Amino acid sequence: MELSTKRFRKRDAILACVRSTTAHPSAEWVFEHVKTEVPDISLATVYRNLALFKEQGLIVSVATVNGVERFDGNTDPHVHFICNGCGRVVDLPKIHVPEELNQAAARNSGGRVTSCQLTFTGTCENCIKIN
Amino acid sequence: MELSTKRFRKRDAILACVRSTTAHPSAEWVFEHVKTEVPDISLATVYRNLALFKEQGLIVSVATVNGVERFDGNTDPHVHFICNGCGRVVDLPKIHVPEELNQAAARNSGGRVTSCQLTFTGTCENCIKIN
DNA sequence: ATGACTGCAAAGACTTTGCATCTTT
DNA sequence: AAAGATGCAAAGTCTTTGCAGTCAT
Repeated sequence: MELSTKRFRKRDAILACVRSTTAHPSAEWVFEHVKTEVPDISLATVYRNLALFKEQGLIVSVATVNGVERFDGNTDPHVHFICNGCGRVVDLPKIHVPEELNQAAARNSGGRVTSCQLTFTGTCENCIKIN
Repeated sequence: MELSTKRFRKRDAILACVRSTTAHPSAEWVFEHVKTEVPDISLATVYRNLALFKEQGLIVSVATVNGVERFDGNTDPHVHFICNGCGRVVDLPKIHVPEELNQAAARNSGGRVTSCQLTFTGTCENCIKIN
């Protein structure tokens, strides 16, 4: 809608950017990409809005790779693979955490479990080739 | 032994510290604790040695919580629970990732899988009480 | 002497924040 | 006018690094 389009043009662009990729982007990556559509955006705005979205549950933080936080617009729980070589984070959509593990975690944590992340790390195909 | 005790006194103390706790400590935490036995240790030494141990596979990095990396001297794969309230990281020793998931990840990643981490997040018992 | 380890302080990298400005209501 | 969003630059955290000094061989 017109109103929101103007008032939240940048905010919307940031959310759309994160949602449009499976690259599990960093703030910097989002900044670079949004800039192509909205040239007068600043990195601070990206950080501010990513923090906001995370708080609102619109996006999630999936990992921090080499000191950099990586986000995901896909909030459905799913499994990731992180390459130690290039830092790429990819989805492993065919793998699912059995529901019984969630239940076991809820029982064993002593507290309230709100999310679950299964992450494999190693070396991706490409990085294997390079070395 | 005497030799190593002198030459690597600090290095050994750092490794021993990480191994002696299930607190999944940060560099700062290790620094504060090692300091009680080895008062003339510096934070830089802690960082340097933690990086070394990680590279050597003597310890692992289990998460970064609120921007701070957390280590674990227990390198056997096991499951963690992280509290969003207090940042505590605890083991859930009763829960295990089914071997079939590892195999599936190896098949689906396209690369080489070297490790697996299953982490639940939520609110711990204590933080539930507080609020 | 040589190589290894460390403390200190400086540098670096990533992220957050204060303030002025601009826009929308 | 008031509230909200943003740019810019400064500040803040956590981590790494350069260099000189120390210790064991």
